[in-house]
Amino acid sequence: MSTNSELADRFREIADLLDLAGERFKPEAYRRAARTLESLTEDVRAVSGRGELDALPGVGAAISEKIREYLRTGSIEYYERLRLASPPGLLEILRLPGLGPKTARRFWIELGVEGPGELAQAIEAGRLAPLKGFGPRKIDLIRKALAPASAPGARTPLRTAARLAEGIVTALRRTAPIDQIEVAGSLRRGRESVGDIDILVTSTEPERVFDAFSALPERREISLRGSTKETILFGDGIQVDLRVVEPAAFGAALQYFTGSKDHNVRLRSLARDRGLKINEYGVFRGEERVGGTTEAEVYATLGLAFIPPEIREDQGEIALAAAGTLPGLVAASDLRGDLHVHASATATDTEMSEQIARARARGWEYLGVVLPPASSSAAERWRARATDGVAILVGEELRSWEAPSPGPGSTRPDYWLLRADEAGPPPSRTAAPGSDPTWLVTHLVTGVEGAQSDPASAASWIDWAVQAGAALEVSDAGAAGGLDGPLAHRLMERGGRLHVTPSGGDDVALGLALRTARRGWTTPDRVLNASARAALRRPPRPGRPARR
DNA sequence: GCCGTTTTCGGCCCGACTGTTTTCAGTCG
Repeated sequence: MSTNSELADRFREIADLLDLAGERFKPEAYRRAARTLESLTEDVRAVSGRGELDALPGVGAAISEKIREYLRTGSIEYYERLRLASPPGLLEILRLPGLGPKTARRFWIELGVEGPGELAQAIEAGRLAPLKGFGPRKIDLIRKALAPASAPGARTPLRTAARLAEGIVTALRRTAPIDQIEVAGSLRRGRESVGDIDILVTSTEPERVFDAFSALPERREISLRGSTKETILFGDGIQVDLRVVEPAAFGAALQYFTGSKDHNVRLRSLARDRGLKINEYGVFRGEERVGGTTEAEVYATLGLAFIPPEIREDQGEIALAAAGTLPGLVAASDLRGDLHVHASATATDTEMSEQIARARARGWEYLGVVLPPASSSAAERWRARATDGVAILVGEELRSWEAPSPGPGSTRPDYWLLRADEAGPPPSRTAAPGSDPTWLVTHLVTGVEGAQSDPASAASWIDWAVQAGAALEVSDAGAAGGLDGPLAHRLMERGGRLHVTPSGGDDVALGLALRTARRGWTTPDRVLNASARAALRRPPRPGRPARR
């Protein structure tokens, strides 16, 4: 685990302990700092070395001192002291679904319960019943929360969540009286992993929508159902919230439930400064609703340009939207091809035709087919298929840093595709690639899908790629295949290029790969497969860092 | 504990839902 995530975990634990101690605002302050550390794309040690810790959002004098203490000594005295103030098992109780700091503390003070095991015993011994506020239903809820199977699900990889959401939306459209429907939350922002799925609909018959939602075959358990919201646990324990909102509030609700939290907090304080109030029902001046039907209207009412969901992270996007200088992020219509299409050396004519037809259907100008080394006859067969406006480029896959010398009679590939997971870390100085042919680096092992990437290893790839003019891959597989959003952002800031790879092949995969690129503030001019075919071989001009 | 084109002190989002309540507390997002 990286130092960044160690510190983030430590601060989250401090926040939980402060919750138990009944502190009001400090817990959120520590959680905010934890979020900042987690989304940092460089080692916190480097930031500390430059003396810039307290420039990080949510990090002030006290927390930066604790970071320095941790870097120096490997521990934080404040944390050690807090930990001694209450039994460690209380934290486990606190993390059970439906149980919070107040309840955990009461169990400890009033029953002497110091952990989940003792809590279970107390329930079976009937010791909770006399407590004020604990009726049979609540006790039952706690009993269920203590069952091992109900452990709150870990965050779900973006790709898995997107497929599930897609299925739910399609089913609801078919079976429920729905007007508008949209997926919100961190899934819409394209976060690497999502905690739950938020779906918003407008409908004149909410009850029938909830009935249809409740009847979906993949549902495991209905957690709660009210008049505007229903929560269902699906298959592997992914929680899906469905909300029905008024058409006039759809934009405001979509904005509100898309987040991020930090983005919304800043937006609301900006609204307050301008004499307005924003909530999930609209934008209000006094009692009067002045916006909220569409999301664009919400931003326009505040004097802001529309901010794409992928960059709503409170990283300067609101100031740029106010100034009207947000960058235009890459979109599907910018892509002109795909250079990461694997093909076997023995592909049939039919398979080749199908691949080319798919590229043509997307309006692409070229298709880059990656072949194993020494497949020159296959390369010629592919090149011969370049018809109907789709050019064929041939890439050769490298699994080590030594580029093979072309055999007799074989032509050079149009580009190299380097598998980072097999070739090993990049050399510290710029190696051969240079400008011609183009290099594309794939399978960057920056982390396990859905988990946090290792900033140090990814940083070395980014440094190398920027120097060498190579493009790094962003795919729908998240961190398991290429860069995640924050690392793409770092690549953009450094002036590098990336390749958007829809490895799943369909529209959902393309959408996810694009969303990840957009999370990195990627503009079309920095996308290898948004370049005209003629520009592919040219060395990239050193780009200006993306603004943030 | 953080933060500031109304503040260096005094705020810090706020509404839905549940269970246990005759009016609210706790949790969640």
